Amino acid sequence: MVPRKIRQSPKLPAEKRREQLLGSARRLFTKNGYRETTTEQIALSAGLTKGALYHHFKSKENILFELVKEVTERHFARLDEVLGRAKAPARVLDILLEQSESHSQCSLRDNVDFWIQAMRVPRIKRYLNRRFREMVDRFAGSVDTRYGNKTQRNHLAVFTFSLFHGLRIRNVLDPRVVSLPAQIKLYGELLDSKFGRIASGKGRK
Amino acid sequence: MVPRKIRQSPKLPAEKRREQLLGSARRLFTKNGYRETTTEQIALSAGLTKGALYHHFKSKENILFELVKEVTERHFARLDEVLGRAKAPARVLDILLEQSESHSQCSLRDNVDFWIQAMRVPRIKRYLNRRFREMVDRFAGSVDTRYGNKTQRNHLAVFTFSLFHGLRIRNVLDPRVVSLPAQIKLYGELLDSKFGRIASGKGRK
Amino acid sequence: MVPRKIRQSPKLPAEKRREQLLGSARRLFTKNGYRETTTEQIALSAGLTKGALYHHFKSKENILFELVKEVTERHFARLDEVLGRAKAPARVLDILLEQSESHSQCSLRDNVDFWIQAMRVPRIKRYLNRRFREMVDRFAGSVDTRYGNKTQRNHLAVFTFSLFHGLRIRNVLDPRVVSLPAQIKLYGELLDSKFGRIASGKGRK
Amino acid sequence: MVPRKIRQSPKLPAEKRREQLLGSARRLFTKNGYRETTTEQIALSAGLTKGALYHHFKSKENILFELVKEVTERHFARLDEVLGRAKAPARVLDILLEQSESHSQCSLRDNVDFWIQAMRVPRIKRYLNRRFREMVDRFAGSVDTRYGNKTQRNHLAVFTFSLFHGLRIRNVLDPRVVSLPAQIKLYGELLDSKFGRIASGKGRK
DNA sequence: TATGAATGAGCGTTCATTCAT
DNA sequence: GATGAATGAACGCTCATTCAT
Repeated sequence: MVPRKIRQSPKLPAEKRREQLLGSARRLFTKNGYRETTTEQIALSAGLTKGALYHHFKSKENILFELVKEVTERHFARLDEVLGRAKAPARVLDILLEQSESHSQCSLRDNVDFWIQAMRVPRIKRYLNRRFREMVDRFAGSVDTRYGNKTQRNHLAVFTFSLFHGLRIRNVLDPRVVSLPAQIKLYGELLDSKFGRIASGKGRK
Repeated sequence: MVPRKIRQSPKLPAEKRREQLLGSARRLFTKNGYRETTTEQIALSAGLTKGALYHHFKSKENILFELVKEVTERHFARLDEVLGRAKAPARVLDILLEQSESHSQCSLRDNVDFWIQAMRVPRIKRYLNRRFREMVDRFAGSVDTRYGNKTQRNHLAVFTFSLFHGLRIRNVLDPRVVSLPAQIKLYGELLDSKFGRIASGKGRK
Repeated sequence: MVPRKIRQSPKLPAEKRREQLLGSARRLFTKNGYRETTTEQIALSAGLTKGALYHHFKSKENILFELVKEVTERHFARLDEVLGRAKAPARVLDILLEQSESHSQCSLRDNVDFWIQAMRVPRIKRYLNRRFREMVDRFAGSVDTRYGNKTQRNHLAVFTFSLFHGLRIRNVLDPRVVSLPAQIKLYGELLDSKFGRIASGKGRK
Repeated sequence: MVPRKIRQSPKLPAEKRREQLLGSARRLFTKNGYRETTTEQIALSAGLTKGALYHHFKSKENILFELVKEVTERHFARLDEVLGRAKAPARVLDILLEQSESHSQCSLRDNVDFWIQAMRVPRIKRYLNRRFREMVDRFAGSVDTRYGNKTQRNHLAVFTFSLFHGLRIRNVLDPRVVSLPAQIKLYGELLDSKFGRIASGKGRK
């Protein structure tokens, strides 16, 4: 009874499967949220069975970590690159927002939940907090000294990142209410008023 | 399992019970998160049993909605009051942050999760987005006209609220990395530089 | 599709259900072994669903413990009673064996596995070892002083219990190979030879 | 998961591999128990992969059987040897216990579980029961005739083996409660009292 | 109104076994 | 002979919800 699923195995190399699974996981996590996504969905969406998933990952939580690391490292790399060129915080905000938009291959609707879930897992939280502090440091270290002393530049970094996250979340929740360009412009004006016009790299893309 | 019969049924009036249950739910949701809180915990914590809970609320999700409305209305009322006195956005930010700190009887650690869960439910999301737009409007309508025309004040409102949310989340996730007073001061200086010093109401509570 | 099981609930009082579930568990554990028995089987065999089982017991392991305690206490009580009447170790062996035969409502085939599994759970193991030492003490304290000093009577107790367990297991594994009456008689003769004939209570049943 | 390629395939002759696998299985089974040991562990511990294991054994259960046979045959051989020298049952008990102690390269803690699992498999059970009866026969055939006629010596064999098993299990479960030397001595005295002192071979190894 | 026994769908994970390469 | 990716059938447990009393 119940036509037993025919034993079929595309039998991909491990590395390829990992990519597939991570891709499926990212897509599902961002679409439906971490909790709402089952390991079975991830596996099926990658073309194999639940059991096989555990051949490639130790646990669902581990997939989350893997994903978090991947995204964070990319984010970090991008930030590094940005800071190398643009010395002005508003410019950084601009590029950060622009990136998070374009980079969302799939709907980021529930991305926030993804991060929240990640933050619940102690080791992931530690990782993320560490990475954030490093980002703040990097930011404070790269930005023009006219923005103040080290401490002040640190505050500015936190300010900028918080603004970024706040805008991003709001934008995800209700895009109609927030005009990203207007926000970036406003931030730029605020900074210019206080610190004077400071060259911000190559200028607008 | 099977907790030994406590058989206590004070049989309170419905309205009173609702209050109790909502109180318990708020406490538990903010402490442990929505998903992590079971209906049983809510009921028990309010002094009755799981089954009885369903006499007062249609579902767990409904409790969430009820709570979201309650908190949002309070938040809204508070904002109204603040806007009546303080005309400066930085002052608003100050009071908002101060309030969310003091108002947290219990750790707000997982508060974020609470809102995320709320946002997943379409009707709650619609409600919250509507309320947010109203808050932006109210803000833009109340703030000193020296902050720009209606549209600009709208942007400023979104900017302020986003900054608020961003700072709040970061503060929840890793309090050590963000100094709220420094952030408020920084925001005040940025605004003053651009718009000039504008009276910000009666000053600190 | 798949005619959803009609919601039917005999709705028994908790105490009664507990008994039923313990009974089902005992039957299944002894027949098929602890590992081989699923919580679903236990529940179904008691007339309810898997989920309901967890209304009455915290875990499968807990059911095991409950059962172990029940059997052990009964065993202990029986031993107490026996020791009150029969002062001779062979008589104790006799009664112990007789009891474990009659008491087995259902096949004891896999009883051994039941105890092994129990011994794997640390808290159960501690409980059982404590109980065993108490039984040895009780035995050594009750038995006629002609069997030696306290230490020697302790050894005799361990000897008797070990013999009992050994015979019991062998009897369970292959009843044809061991004649319980002959073993009891042999043990009696060995004791009589060494310690002289010592009254063993009311005599043979 | 997915251990980084070690890609080592010494490609040993089948017989050698079998030995290795059986060795690994014995070590793991006795240390952790049959159920707790996975085929992967066995294979890895023998230096090859899970899949390869099935070239040498039809199933995990078959490994168990193989092992049971091996151990039993060795046990039998040892008994044979012992019976050739020592004619006194207490001496046999002594040597049996001593052997099971020394022979345990690794903790025998879960050895019991090993045998229980074996007994669950019908064909293994049949084999073991047959072997046990043969051991009883051999014992009864070898032991001094002063211990009684064939039937009585059979009972004595069962008595001795049961005592052996009982003591062994108790010793494994809670070593503190049973003094093996005292038990052996006690058994010797019981026998001597009844049957008179009978030479027990060459004495202690 | 309140109780609490019962439901049932679901989830993350494990593992002996298979088989294409 | 060996690999290792894949299978699939369990299993223990959770929990929002229902409902007879």
